[in-house]
Amino acid sequence: MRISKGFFPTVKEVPADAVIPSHQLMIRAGLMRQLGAGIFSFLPLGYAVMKKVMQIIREEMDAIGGQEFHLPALNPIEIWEETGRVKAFGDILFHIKNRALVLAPTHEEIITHIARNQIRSYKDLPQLWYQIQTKFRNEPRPKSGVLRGRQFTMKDSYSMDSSPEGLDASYNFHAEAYKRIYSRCGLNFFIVGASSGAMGGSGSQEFMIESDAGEDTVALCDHCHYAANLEVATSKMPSAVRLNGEKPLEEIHTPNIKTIDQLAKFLKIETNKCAKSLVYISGDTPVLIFMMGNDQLNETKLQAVLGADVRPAQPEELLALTGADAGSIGPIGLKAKFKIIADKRLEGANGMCSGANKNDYHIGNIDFNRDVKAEGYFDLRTVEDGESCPSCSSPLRIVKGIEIGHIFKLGTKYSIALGANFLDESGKEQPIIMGSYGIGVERIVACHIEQHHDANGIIWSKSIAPYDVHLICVNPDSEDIVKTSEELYNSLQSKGLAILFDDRTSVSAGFKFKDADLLGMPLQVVVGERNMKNQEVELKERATGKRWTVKVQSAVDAVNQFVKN
RNA sequence: CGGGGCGUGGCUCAGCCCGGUUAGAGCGCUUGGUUCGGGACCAAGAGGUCGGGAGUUCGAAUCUCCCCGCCCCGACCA
Repeated sequence: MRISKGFFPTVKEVPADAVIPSHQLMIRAGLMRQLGAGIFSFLPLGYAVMKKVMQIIREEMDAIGGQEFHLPALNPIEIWEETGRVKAFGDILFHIKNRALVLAPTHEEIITHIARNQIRSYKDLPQLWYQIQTKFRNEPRPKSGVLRGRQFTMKDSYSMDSSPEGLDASYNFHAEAYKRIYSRCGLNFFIVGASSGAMGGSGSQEFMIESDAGEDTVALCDHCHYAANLEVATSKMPSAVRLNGEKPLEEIHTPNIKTIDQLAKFLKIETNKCAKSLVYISGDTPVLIFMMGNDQLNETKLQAVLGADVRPAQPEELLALTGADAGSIGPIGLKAKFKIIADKRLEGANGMCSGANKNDYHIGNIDFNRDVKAEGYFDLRTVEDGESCPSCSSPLRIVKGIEIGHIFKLGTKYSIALGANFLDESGKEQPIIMGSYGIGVERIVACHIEQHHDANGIIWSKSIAPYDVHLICVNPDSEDIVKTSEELYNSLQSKGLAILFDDRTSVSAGFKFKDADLLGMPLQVVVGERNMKNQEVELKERATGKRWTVKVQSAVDAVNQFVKN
């Protein structure tokens, strides 16, 4: 494509609305334009990248036996009522005003609907169906360009099996295919175990890239590649050391001491000899939770232990339940009846100091075996940066991550809800066992830019670059240079390479170089006076900035070799 | 949904607090000329209901109220 004839609206200034590099560069390089909050138009260059990514996904899905569908975005609301997901999605689901239709935010219902009508026998299984289509979600707060939008392209696939073993196999095929997809797209990614949340089902993993723009927090081990969402991450932490000898409880006057740090300093003891007390309300039940020292409670873990929604108690509730304010609460002398649980680091701890349930007083020599009627000791703490990896003891890093894919073992939630059954070998009707596997296409593009850019612009990997080569005619007034660059343009194209040809006559050389770096094709070919004197053209590798010259007559081979390698 | 910020030519912004010429700058765009290896230069132009509405005032981009849109933080995120 000739830049002089095409639509390549680059912009020099950083757009005011864009904060993260990928968003800024996708606007500046003319990949897309914003239409509304979380809604973007993809321009030819951006769509070219999208198509490359989708093609890689297609190839890898086809390689594991996937069959591509094209499904409706308009769905009858009834089918979403059947699975209870109108309620589950709530305001996230877009509703059509003048028909009983919704805009599909995902396609489990529709796939299952097709399966219900067509799959009869275990002989029809397994099936692996996928689609690459636009999904609609009324995000409360779109952000970070294309990373969280109200409309986005997603590859969703759905596996249907007749046995749990079959599901495991389908799931593992996807895990492997996903690794190949992200690797081919040039992404540096990692995999974390995840909770399957409201999707239902048994197991799930998230594919993520590390980025400050991410919305998830993850504990990562660079040594053994342990990776876990902070919501479930663990680390090796020493348990309480049990001291010799029985000491009686001791009330200590601690004026204005509220925090563990203040308490430890005041009493000249380790923070680990202090037990922090927290009060949560789970359903209607007040729960008293003990954490060692400054350990932070992890509410997701707490919720998992209690099996119900939890919330911190209000200050008035604290006073009513314990007789003291936050900072003076402890296990001894409580006013109300509590369910009591503690972090497992505190199991068997003694000689501990905690609140006296009386403002300005703490109690020392607490023995958790003797004095605390805990119903159980659980892992309730939040892992912190630098703690030891649970599998190899190397220091963990706590980082932000962007989710680029998620695979679920759904099980039978949707097949039961929609009655998608098959007859097994004994002629008995069974619900189809399903899996669901998603990849955000725009997110791959944005994440690639997050990982591959510099101050001058995008640095595309060869696999997803919209063009293989950016050819620059530096001096449009020189007959020789125009002729050589035109010939190169034609002969490179005839080799099957995708060439972006900067043949503009109206812009200066510097402008062309800046645009080439901004657009980020892997290889730049510069035809200019400087090297044409020697019958040479310059090649520049965008990623490294490395430049070298080749003779004009061998340029096509040199470029071809670079692109194919 | 809570908190904060912003809305002025295509883009980035100044002007607003303290109302008063014809609403400005840089970039971009058009025309002509000079340039041509890292976002050139000169000259002449085009382009604005100052987000919308109501109000205060002799007079509103500027003050008041309402609405809309966008961005950021938080909540939320199968």
